[in-house]
Amino acid sequence: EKLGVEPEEEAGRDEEEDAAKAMDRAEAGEAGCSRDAPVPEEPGGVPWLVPEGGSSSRVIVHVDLDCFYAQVEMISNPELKGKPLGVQQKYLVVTCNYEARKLGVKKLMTVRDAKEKCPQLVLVNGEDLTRYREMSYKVTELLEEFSPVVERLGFDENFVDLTEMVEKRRQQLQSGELSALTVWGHVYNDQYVNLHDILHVRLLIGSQIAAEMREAMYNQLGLTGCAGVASNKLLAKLVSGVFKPNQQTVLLPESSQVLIQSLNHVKEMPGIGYKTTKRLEALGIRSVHDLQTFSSKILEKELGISVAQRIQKLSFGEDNSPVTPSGPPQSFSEEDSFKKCSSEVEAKNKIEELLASLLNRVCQDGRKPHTIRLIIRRYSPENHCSRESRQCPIPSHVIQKLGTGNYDVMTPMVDILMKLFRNMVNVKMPFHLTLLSVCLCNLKALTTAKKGTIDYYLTPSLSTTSHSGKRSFKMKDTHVED
DNA sequence: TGGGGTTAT
DNA sequence: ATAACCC
Repeated sequence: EKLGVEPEEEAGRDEEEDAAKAMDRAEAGEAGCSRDAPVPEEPGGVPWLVPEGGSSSRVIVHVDLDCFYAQVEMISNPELKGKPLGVQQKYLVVTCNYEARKLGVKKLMTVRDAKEKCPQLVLVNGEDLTRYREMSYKVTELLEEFSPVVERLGFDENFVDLTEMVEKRRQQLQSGELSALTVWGHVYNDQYVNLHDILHVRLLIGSQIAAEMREAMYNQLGLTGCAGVASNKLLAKLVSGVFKPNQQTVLLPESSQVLIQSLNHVKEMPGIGYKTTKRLEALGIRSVHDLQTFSSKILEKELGISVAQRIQKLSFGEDNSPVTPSGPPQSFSEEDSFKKCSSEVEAKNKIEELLASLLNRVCQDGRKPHTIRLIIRRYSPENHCSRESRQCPIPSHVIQKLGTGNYDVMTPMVDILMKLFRNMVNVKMPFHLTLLSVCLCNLKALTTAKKGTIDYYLTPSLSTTSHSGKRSFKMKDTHVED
């Protein structure tokens, strides 16, 4: 059995520092303390650097579960443990465990290629996300017990802002405890830890909390994962992936340039996606260094000031975006893709299936959706990714019957969805769809907001602006007769 | 390429 | 309503 968490190495090892690291610290204006120098006994008495334009320094952890869907499947069926396992959606292996990776299976490989590479590969169907979603929220809730500021990224990643928690622990350090402080996990770039540097101390405490988080995930949920600790989300995310699987890494500020320069291409920078990469390449920008040194003015003209300034900061490892608590989901959706759907009856059947699952989910959540949306993808040989959608408000009498099981809420909602469908698709002409998706959003808590109370004025549907006809967001909903 | 999510415009 | 980003 794998243990959840072990310290991979300790702070202040006996290795000689190399010249580059010594120079990093010289540039940062540090004293260059040796391990034998006395460690300050008073935690608050150390001068410290404030990076990133005066904003106070943060401690962020990025937690990234190992091959999450495969782990959930191995928990559901322990007989799968030890075997090469892939999780299949349609004809893709969307993820696989490490036994499978050792045998050459990669994420998003087609089933055909994966079986060719690895004939012993065991496949399980992962098109129903229910169990993954439930486990995903258990992880987020566990992390929220450490600190309430947890931001989800997909089903298998979370950011936690540890700044406050770290400060509390640091101030509670007893005399002598500071000099006994150790790192949990790896230190990126094998950088020397300086306990006289308050930024190092805070990040070390962050690494301890990260280890406690991973230990709790393993003991309470049976899940392993990686963690990265750094001073912002970008760096935390980049450093969490340095030692995989089931390991953690802390980034000290002096090594942040080494980390971002380790990226081989701007497309590896989180926040720079497919489209922006293409536009950057058209400007001759390929490496992180290219982006760092490219003219800001020209970049702003090409990409717009917002994107240009944001990604150029990213290229220097700067990211002031806060960890935004995700809270409950903003939307619920279910989709199904297929080779061909070309009749209205066929579409209606698929839509009914999607809606039935959604109603179960939304019922469990407790909140009520006020908007419904239908999304389609039309067959086209070239432009593959493009989707079209229509949405409309859910009639209030339908919303009210949502929680109460005995009324039929399917029929009126399917009627609405089919009207949205016919608004997008001319059913009198031949059509070829490859995806249908239904989304319930604009979720509202079922508050009994009485007139004159705070709740009344905080409820958008009730407050004065809703009577003035200025709610432009509503005007884009397509009008569907009830 | 799947089955999800988010925010910005 | 779409387009970009994330997994």
